[in-house]
Amino acid sequence: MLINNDDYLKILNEIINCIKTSQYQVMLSANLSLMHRNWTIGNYINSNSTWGKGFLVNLSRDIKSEFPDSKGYSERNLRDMKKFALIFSEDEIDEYNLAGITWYHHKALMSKTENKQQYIWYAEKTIQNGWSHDVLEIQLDSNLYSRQIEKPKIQNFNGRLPDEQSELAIQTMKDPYIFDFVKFREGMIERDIETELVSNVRKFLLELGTGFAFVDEQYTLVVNGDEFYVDLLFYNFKLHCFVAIDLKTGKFTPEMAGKMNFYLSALDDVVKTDLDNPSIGLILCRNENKLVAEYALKDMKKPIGVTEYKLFNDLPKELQDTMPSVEDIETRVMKKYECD
DNA sequence: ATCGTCGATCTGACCCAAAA
DNA sequence: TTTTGGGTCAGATCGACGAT
Repeated sequence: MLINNDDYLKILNEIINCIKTSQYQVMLSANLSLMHRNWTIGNYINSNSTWGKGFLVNLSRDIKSEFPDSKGYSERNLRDMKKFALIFSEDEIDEYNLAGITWYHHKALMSKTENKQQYIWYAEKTIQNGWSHDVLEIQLDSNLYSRQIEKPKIQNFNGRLPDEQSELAIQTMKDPYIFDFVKFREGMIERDIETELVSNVRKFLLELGTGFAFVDEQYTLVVNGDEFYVDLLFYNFKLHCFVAIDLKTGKFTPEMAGKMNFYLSALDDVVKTDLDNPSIGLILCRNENKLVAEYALKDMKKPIGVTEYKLFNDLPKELQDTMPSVEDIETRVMKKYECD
């Protein structure tokens, strides 16, 4: 009897999936027991931490002599196990799915996160996005957490996008975006920065976040015979919509929102299909003026977000941390009016 | 009891090497 | 090349001890 080719391929695919699933589960369960083992060792060390002097050195030496072929019992690693057991209880390994990432992810998280909340957040993102150890390090170094979570974001997505898309879109936004792979030159104009972003499109996409696919630069929109250009056009396949990015070298001004509003109307008319969600606009400014942005966006019909970008880390970290929040500025403005 | 000092230890950042 | 394991070093922290 002849084998039907389609059926064969279907079965082959199912078997491949089955093998992959099983491999993943074996990896997961091996990793789970590894994490529990590391936690247990760390916990023993913690409960005898008063032994102090040379304890870890001796322990490492003696474990190594008992298991000469095994690796991972260096004093350095024992220290990390100790730290791990201090941060989490044993139950939390399962609760937060900590076995979903490797021990080396955990080492990076232990050395680079500031608190447990951040640690868990990065661990979840790593599992969701399948970040390698290196990608995780990049995200940690660029302080993704505070850029995505801690700072209030200027956008008017609520009410202009379906709830689910709005939530996702806000999550996707970062403030500021860090384009530190673009070297700053005096007198750089938007087109120069755009060219560099496009030539580094891989890094650019990584910084934009998951789900972005590059469509075109200087995308041409024809409205009533007139041509307009969108600086950078992306499609986000998680949000299922086009994302138009307008790049500005200066401060945010209300006119930019007006122009973006118009682009988005045109995009929705000309390019968007019924299968796509409403297009979103993102205005990237060199120095955003948050108060102006909020008021300018209030009356815009289209979903627009404004964030700052940095070409390189030009602000010292201390300064970045002390940047005033929108609330600060508003409070100050209100006080000024009260005085007047 | 408190403060300052000094040495020991811990920790984080960075780098390197071997293995995969 | 990427992943994994480990080393080094500077700075932070701890703790003992003596002087006030």
